[in-house]
Amino acid sequence: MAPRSSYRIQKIPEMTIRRLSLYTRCLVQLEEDGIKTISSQALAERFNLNSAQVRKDLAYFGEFGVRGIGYYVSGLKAELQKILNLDREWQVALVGYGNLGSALFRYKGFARQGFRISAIFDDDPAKAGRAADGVPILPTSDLPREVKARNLQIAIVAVPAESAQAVTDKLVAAGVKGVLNFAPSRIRVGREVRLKNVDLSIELETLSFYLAQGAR
Amino acid sequence: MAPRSSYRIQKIPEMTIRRLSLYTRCLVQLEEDGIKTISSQALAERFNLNSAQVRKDLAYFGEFGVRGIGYYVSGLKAELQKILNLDREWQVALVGYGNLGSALFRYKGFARQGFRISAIFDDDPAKAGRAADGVPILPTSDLPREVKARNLQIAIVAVPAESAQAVTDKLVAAGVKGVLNFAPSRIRVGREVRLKNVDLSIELETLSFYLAQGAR
DNA sequence: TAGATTGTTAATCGATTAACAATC
DNA sequence: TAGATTGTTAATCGATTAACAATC
Repeated sequence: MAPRSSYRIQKIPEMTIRRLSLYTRCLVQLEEDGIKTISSQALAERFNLNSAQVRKDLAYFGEFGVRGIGYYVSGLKAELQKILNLDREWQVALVGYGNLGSALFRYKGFARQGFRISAIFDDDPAKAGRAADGVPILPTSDLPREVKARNLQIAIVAVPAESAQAVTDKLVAAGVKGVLNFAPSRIRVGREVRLKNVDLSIELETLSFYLAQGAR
Repeated sequence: MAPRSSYRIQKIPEMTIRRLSLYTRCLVQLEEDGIKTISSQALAERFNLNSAQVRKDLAYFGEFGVRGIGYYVSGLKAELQKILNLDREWQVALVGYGNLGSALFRYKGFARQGFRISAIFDDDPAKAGRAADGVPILPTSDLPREVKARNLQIAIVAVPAESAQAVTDKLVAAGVKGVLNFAPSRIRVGREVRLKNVDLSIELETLSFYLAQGAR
């Protein structure tokens, strides 16, 4: 099968994608601040990066700059949002509405880039059937139907470690394409689904190493 | 000033430290399961790594294996916990007891490796003065005194973006040595403090890129 | 001893950075 | 035009992996 678009031909480093995401947020801010253009040097400084790295990250996808000028903020922002598929709204399922789940539901960072939690799943009878800020809380038995009906392509998993794998299997069976797992257990999915296990405690554990070394 | 211990002489890659943290958790589990020894190959397979990488990660710190056998699970676990300073209890301050703060407080992963949240700070009059599971909720005006009195060396910041920098400055002034920032804003600290900005939304944003590419 | 697996060196791979011709 | 900054190539750096002598 032919690659879907030109930039699939060469492999893009994952770190490039992560930086692109940072650039995008920065450009959104710059636009709000009324800044019209920015050079690779100025953008790099905000993240302690090398300017060549910024240019190289962008070069994987095209030529977006103007020699002698730099990059037009709103133009580059739009291009990057298109590349990262952030120029649309994603319908997201949140599974598990306990402490962590409700914290993630209220977390401001997600909605900002077009991720919209449009259904919550939780089997606790005290929660299922209710709603949070207008978003319905449903039992997981409704998963297959609702994933299709609401076109839920991404799921955030915030259930206890024991049930994370089982609920993820249900999500995948229902047709979810990407899973972000916040449960403190590694889960596995088939190749057709993109999974990211978010490890909330590894940062604390690595911090510990550096602290007793004397700070940095 | 001379390096504090022999393994400061060569620089240890950050990725090595992160993997060491994974190995440690795995070894804790293996020990519970009654497994006595494990080879670099078997350990590597659990994380989709190369066995040479496991051996190299360990080699930065010493020789822990036995040729022909592998590694003794409980021995290696103990060594790694010592290296990562996880063979002690860290007193942790939690700053901000809103949705995210209370979720992190109840998060099981932290306590498991000896991180003990022993004071919570929040200026909401409805919360300050109370306690959560026996842990006092204090106003941030008490920070300087309490950080010293309770020997709080690490702080988890879970306040709104607007107040993250200000509260971190207070923490650093009070003598905290490591900060884990969950607020959706990048904060800065002086060189004498170790800071990690945890970015909860970057994973979702990068997921978005890969999804429209067709999964993986 | 024979088999297994380590610790370590050397080779490979990939990512970052410097440098500069192209060009606005 | 002169100055600034891009896009891109080549050089550098660092991390991963293969290979194997050492040795339990």
